Amino acid sequence: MNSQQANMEELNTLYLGDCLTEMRKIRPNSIDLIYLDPPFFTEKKHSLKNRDGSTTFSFNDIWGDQESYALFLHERLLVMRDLLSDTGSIFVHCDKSANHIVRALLDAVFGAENFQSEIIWHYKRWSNAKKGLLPSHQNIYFFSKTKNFKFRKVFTAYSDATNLDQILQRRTRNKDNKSVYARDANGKIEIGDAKQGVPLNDVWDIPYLNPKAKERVGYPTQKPLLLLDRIIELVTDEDDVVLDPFCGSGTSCVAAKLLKRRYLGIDQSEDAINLAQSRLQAPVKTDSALLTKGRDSFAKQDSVILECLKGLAFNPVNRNQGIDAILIEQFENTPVLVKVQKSDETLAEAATRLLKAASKKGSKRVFLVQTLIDLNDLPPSRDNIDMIVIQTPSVQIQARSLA
Amino acid sequence: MNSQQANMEELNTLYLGDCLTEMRKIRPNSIDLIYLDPPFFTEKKHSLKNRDGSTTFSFNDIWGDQESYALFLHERLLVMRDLLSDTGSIFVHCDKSANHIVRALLDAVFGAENFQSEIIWHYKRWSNAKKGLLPSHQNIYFFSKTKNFKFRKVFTAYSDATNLDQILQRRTRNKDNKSVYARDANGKIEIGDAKQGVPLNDVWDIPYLNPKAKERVGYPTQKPLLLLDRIIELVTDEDDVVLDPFCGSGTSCVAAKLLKRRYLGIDQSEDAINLAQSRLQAPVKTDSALLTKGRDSFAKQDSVILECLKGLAFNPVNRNQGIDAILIEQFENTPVLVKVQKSDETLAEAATRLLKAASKKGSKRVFLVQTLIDLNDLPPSRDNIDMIVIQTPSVQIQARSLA
DNA sequence: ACGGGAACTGAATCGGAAC
DNA sequence: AGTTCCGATTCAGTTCCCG
Repeated sequence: MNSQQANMEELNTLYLGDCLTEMRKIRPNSIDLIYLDPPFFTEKKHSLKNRDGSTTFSFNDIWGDQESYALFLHERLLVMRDLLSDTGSIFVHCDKSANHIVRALLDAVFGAENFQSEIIWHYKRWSNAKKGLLPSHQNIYFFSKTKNFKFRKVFTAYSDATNLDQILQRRTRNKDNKSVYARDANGKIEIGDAKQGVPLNDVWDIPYLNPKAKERVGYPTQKPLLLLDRIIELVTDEDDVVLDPFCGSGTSCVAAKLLKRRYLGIDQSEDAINLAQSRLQAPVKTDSALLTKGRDSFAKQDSVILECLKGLAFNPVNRNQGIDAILIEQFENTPVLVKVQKSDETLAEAATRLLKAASKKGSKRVFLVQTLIDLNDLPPSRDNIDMIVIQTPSVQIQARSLA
Repeated sequence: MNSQQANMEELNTLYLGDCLTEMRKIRPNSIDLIYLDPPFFTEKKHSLKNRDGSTTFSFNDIWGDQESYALFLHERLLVMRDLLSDTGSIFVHCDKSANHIVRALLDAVFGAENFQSEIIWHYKRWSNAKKGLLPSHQNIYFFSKTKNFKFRKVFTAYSDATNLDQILQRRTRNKDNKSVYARDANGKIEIGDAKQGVPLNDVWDIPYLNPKAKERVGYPTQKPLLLLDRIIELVTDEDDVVLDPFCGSGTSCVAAKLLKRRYLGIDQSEDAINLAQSRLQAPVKTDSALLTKGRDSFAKQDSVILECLKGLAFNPVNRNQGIDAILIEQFENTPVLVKVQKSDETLAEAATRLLKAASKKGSKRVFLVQTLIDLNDLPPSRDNIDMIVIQTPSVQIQARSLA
């Protein structure tokens, strides 16, 4: 860290130190989102070893009384308020140990009128030792600086029990001022505007970090990337600035980086800063893969490529860039190859790979399944290979809709 | 009510009045469970008409400032503490409006060491246009009088992801002292004792009292019986005494009665007491299809459908023979419907069903996804519906191969 | 700029009609 | 007779508008 710096203008950096002093170097009104995961007032010392056992990360969460905890948080929240831009928001993570204290402090600093939501992060856990209910949630308080806060509406699927047919119908009021469905002159039901889905609610069911997850870096109380992902997307745009004053292993910074936001992280522990630093450099790729996978499974859209070929008699081919399946029935005594376009390749790339494989296998007929809309030209065929491009239903529907 | 009574020894009764004064008539240490659903500090007046419109029930939840609300609740909680037996518990219902105040008061009156759980009651509710997240939970604070509180462990069903077969299998140790599944003389895996399930956690997904539910009596903010069932079963035995100092329409008393517990209800409103009284005569409980069958029973979409539509912006439609999805983008201000042919229907049947649905919805364009080879003719279109048939990749490939 | 009341929203269930 | 499907009903909803 360059001590010459008048303020922390340099973004995408991690700073070592107490956030109270470090934050004072940041320009007021310059931050779009503050996420913080401070000590929870558990009255315990938390420590955990990393995978190879070389480093033990720990932090102290023993305070003796509520007042010292409240004081600690309060003076820091006051600084945070100044840093936040007028369209900015703050998300404070805590749990049952002190959520009422945190909420009261936030009310005092940001004003009860700027309270937006109590988000419940719900996860499943495996344990049954204790008398009582199994704790399986944490609380996140969402406050905005002003009522003019930035918010990007997110929509989710309708409930399975919802009668979607009816949702489409336009509403009106009858002569008794009662809300009813609108009908035209012929008594036929009128259809209303397009529906986008159900607005995201305040209870988030996101899996806790699996003990064996690759994502796990050995830092105690590490949060899932998916949680931060969602928070960041909710209240920031690209290039906005995210500050995490208790960044720990740097999950929020990693999420910000993956989502093309700028970030600032602060932590008191040198070990934590080093860990976060290294996470931000190399493993962004693995994090990115995890995020994609997480999002997919979240949306329940995980799919098998071969689903496209369901109903056909074929042998699946694994670990071959050019081929996904070979049909059991041959064409003019040559194997019929099938390739499905992957989400990270253009149709032209897929075609080139398929043609190369076909040439090698001496195939006379191959099928390329297009899974993404793409208007570029295909490479010319070669070796008299008959390449037939077919489209998945969604591509066909999209093509028609665009027309 | 008999004013001669020195205390409220007479159980299974409802009392009209302010609970502060009424509760003083109850013998200390005589109550096993106190459930209360006080005003939430919403700063609104709540009122609602019953079904036939004959009575309007209402209560006032306007306080002006937090202090008067806190004072009101505090003096009543102090009395409640005295009434509770040493093995007793108190459950206080509130929401984001003042959960931090309620929690702080409970900490003060019952002691932070007797805090047991913050229960999150999560439900899906009809939404409305709002900037921010859709509120969909309320908070229930569970405190015990002493650490020696009564608690009956409740187990819930395993999640779908759990391999239930495996859990049921009896385990033993092999000669290397490794844990393995037990097998009988024939090498068949033995089934072990029934497992009890997963211990109940602190986030409860219970359907909101539906607008159409028979259980509804017209009282504002009425709670579902199921919620009270669960609380009562958790911390009381048969014949134990349940007190609800803000009983309103008497849901807690009805639940207690149905579960063979004794009850005492208090409310300020004569209308409420009358209503609760009559409910206790003929209790009605909604048989929630969601709960008895489970959410999963509704959908379980064919994976083929999801695969066909992957990449499209759509709302899935469940339990409708004619439609599987509605695209979010409309066509000439009419909804675009999509149907995927099922394995047990011919293309013609699928088309007929789709056209019928389209006609009703006034759709001008629909997509039918063909998943099976079929050479029969389609029914003629009707009502000027533009029906576009598209084929899955496997159908296209098969069609080509047959040629 | 506010506080308060009127106006309006929209999806999630259940219940019962339709098949 | 058992499913499937459709419509009623609601507002611990919100927003807007006016004084």
